[in-house]
Amino acid sequence: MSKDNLKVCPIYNTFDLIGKKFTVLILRNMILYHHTRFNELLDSVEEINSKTLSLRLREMERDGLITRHVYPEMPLRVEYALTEKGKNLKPILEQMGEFSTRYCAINVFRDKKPRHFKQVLETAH
Amino acid sequence: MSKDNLKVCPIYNTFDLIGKKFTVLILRNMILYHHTRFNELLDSVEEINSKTLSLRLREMERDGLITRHVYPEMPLRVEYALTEKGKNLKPILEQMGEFSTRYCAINVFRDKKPRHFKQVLETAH
DNA sequence: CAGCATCCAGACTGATACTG
DNA sequence: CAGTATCAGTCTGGATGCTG
Repeated sequence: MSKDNLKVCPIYNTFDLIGKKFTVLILRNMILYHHTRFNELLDSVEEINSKTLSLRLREMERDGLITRHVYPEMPLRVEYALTEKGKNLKPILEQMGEFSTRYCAINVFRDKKPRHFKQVLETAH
Repeated sequence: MSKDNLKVCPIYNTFDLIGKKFTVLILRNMILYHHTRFNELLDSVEEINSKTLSLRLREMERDGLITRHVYPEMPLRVEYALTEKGKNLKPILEQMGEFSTRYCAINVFRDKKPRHFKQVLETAH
């Protein structure tokens, strides 16, 4: 591959997809905790409000990370699902979790002891 | 580990460190291309200006990701170096690169063909 | 070379209220 | 339940110019 083949830096391209405030938290809850509903995310994503959540979900849909399904019931039900592309962001989230649990233990854990992110996931459900 | 041991979400903690605009690009150039000088970064980080670069470098120093060394020469020489903590962000950058080179090839490459981030690095120097 | 100071424009976010 | 509308405030980033 010649360098000219590169249109945009791959790292920056990824940052464009997940770099806005709350996007990684929404993905965290969808990928790791399998949340699917609007109010479920509204309650579980720290500090987010409905306007911003709505905005982020539409951006993620536009970017092909999630899909939106409406079930015409009463009351209305809407479910958000990860696409294959969205699911493939999981390794990034895992590395982000791993970095903090290993190298920022002082900020992250009360007992200040480093550990693996996997161990946190197993007990945090 | 009990859940109460967790002070803050590890994923969000990492996002706080690298989520601001330009921070991952500065880290990319320091970690992958071994840039160390202010003007070197100013020229190589896409679209950044000196004020923002200065701000980001100070934030990264405050967060323990880099250190700043002043060499009292004429002209003045200042070098920025990664700390061990900063170097440990490399797997996150690699996963971010890998995601785009594999799943966003249409946006990233002129030939639109997916490949591994490692292959891009080998030829992009 | 390696920044800092100032000023400004625009993007982003939040609170509140309302709808089908 | 799942949002949208409006308004206001904050935060960020960018242009320009200056310093040791």
